[in-house]
Amino acid sequence: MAKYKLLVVEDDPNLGQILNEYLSLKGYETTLCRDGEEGVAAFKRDQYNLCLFDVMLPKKDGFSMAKEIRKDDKETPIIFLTAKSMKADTIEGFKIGADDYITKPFSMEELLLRIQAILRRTADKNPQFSDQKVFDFGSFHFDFDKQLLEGPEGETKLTSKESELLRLLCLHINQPLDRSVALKIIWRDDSYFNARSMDVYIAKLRKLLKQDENIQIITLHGSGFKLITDAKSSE
Amino acid sequence: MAKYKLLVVEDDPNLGQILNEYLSLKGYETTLCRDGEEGVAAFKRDQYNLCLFDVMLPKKDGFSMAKEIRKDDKETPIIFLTAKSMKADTIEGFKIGADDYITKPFSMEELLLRIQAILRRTADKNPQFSDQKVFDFGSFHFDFDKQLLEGPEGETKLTSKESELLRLLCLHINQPLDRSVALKIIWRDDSYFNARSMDVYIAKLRKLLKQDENIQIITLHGSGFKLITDAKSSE
DNA sequence: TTCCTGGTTTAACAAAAATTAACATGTTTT
DNA sequence: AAAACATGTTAATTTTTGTTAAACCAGGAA
Repeated sequence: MAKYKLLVVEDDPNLGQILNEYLSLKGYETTLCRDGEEGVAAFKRDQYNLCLFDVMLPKKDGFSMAKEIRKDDKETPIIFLTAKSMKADTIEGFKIGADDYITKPFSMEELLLRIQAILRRTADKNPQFSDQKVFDFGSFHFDFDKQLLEGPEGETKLTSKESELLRLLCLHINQPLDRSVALKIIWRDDSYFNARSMDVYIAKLRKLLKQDENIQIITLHGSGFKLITDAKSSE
Repeated sequence: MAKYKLLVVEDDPNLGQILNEYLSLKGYETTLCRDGEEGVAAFKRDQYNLCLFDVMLPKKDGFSMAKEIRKDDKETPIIFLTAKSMKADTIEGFKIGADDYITKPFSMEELLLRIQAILRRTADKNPQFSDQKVFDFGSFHFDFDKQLLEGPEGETKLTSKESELLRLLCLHINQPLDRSVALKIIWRDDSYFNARSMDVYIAKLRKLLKQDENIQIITLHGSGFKLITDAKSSE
């Protein structure tokens, strides 16, 4: 699963450093810029999932950055950080199209939770969290929406759970798919019984995929599964 | 365009009154409940676009309400209001799946802006807000107001329930339509018998839609249905 | 009023899907 | 190698959905 990319613009080297480390630790890919111009340039150059802007910045303040970005991007969430108390500023920020507004000092944990709250809502709009619906692998053709798997031996109607699991495997093709990731996405809860249920579905899919001996679901003991496309040649 | 519906749960009669008036004035349709149990009951009965919960409430506090609601609804945004300062509580709230957290005293304008910031992101997930009345899909033409479905084999007069359900499916075309969403909107109440009734209507619609084999209502077991159109051209 | 009538809900049973159980097999740890 | 644990596999059980028909219910006609 791809990482979320965050653009952090903060001129205080201390805070910048801390933000960077903390967010990386929490599994985000962060880019840190020191002033507003750098920030805007970085945003235009790369694809980010969320912006974290200090309001007071050298060269170009956070609001100006947001205005510039919002000209051609109304989507990417922006969170402002500020030392100022509230009111006028806060309101100004929201009007520009901010998604949240955090006053210093704040706890890292709160920041993280606010970031997560926002990303949760935008997740499926991000291309790397693909919404691909049709997959071709080996001699199979899989249509997620129609819940239909076509293989050498004909069509098979899949159930919802079979489809969801196969889709996740396809999205990670030749890459590991983590058990708990799959469980959280499909079953919404990583628990013992759901895990066993998933194992049952893996068995079902394996049976279906036998039609093409080059395709296989291999077990990554203790961590998950991997759908591989070149089962034969690997020996 | 339909109005956004907000569920406000606040026991302080004064603040409740003010919130209600202010938000109505700003174009929202609000339901005000005085305690947690009322609130949960209201949420289960009707479809809301956003919840505004005081944390400290009689009978059932805001967090418990959120937990209960999140069991089967991960979508509807929840904002907590609280007098307490921060930290432990805030974090607890976000973990439950809150979208924002506002400490009293707050300005009405800030509250409004935070509500707007969240609704902006969820707006397009609420297709039921569309007032579209005429739909073309596959070889069908469906007029909701006239309750008329035209297909390859001619016109069919629909009943009002058939029309409402087909409209919801059309609004979510190629996307999942949640059972409980449909039930709350059409039947105003997600209960066992209404659910069975809905299943009967799904069967009726399926029979009608057989005229075009490229159109299908897929079952999303345990969650809902999906009206799909065959995008065969993509191959 | 009573009798139709069309729409909707409820009932009853069938079928499908998902979960749980039970036991087999494999993997890691000690 | 034994113990502890994770996964494979099949079958039993439970839950959800499909389908048809009968019951119900309101509104209009006789």
